[in-house]
Amino acid sequence: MANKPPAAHDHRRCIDKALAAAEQICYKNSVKLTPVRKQVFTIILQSHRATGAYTILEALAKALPAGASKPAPPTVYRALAFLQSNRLIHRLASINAYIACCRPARNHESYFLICQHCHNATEIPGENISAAIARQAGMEGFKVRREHVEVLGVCTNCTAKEPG
Amino acid sequence: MANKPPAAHDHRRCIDKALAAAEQICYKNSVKLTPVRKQVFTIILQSHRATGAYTILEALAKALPAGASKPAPPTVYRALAFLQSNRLIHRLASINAYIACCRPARNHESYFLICQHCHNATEIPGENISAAIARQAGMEGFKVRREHVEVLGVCTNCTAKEPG
DNA sequence: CCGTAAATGTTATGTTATATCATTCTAGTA
DNA sequence: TACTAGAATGATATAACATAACATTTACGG
Repeated sequence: MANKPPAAHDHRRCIDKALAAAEQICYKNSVKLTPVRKQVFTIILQSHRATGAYTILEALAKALPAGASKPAPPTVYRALAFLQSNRLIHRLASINAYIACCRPARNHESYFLICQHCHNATEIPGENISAAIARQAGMEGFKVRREHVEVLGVCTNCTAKEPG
Repeated sequence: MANKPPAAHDHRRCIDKALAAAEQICYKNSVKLTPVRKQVFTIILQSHRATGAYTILEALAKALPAGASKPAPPTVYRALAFLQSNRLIHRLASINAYIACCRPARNHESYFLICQHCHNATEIPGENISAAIARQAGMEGFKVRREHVEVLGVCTNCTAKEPG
């Protein structure tokens, strides 16, 4: 996928690393990273942008062996549900799209910077944000279970390219 | 609408106040709070829960004069777009629903606590959260434009009712 | 009253997601 | 090997959310 990663890096290695981590996590969780699930995860990993479910569906259709029947939406959504429940991906609700989690081993929430220009999404450390949320929630007597932070704006690459 | 507001209050007064504020804001912005827009806003104001577009559509159909033709989705979505652009409502992306803004006069972003049990959504002050976001975004060289914070959990009412 | 722009109505369709049931695959076990 | 129970996938249909495109009506300054 034509895509500018947030910083120059070996994306092949990035993918392999994520896949290896996924294998480990699934093993630990006693669940199976089946071919379909692995394929969907690989498709998501191709890009640092978030990917829509139907884009994944198309990519999956192309990736499948020539003779195979075309996959249907539930195939993708089931794989996505599996990957989410094992914390391998996040769903970005504001743009209805899915993206790989960059630190799947940690039990963390979802904090993203989404570039409105190039559509790259960067996962950021959430400790400080979470602390601020906890303070406000505490004042309301609210028990926090899941945090979704999606910040829209312009990334550093795009700012450099298009000043003003 | 059967609904527990976050704290006991006179909801009629709550609605009237919001409508009055909306009138003022529209006057200041030189835009018109037409009957359809006002009706949609009123429907949203009925509840402290977020309301789905098609639920609004149904309510709008009932609210219209007996002889009037049934409204179609674009009618609702146009009103929602108007209300959003004048900062009178927010869209909660994680649940595809719309809710009145509690401080429309301020130029603020969207910070919500959403109860997974009663579905009430509480808008919280975002200053601290925003500061934490700004710090992380700054480290990435990211220009922040819009912030969406949606925290899922259990509100104080529901915690009291269902301990454990 | 007329012309223009804004708002709304109307029809159709695009996009995202899930329910349901049939079939196939997998791993344990006799 | 063959059986079987549960997991995973295939397949069909439809639900839920949202917008494009164009026609019609309304508001209002001239």
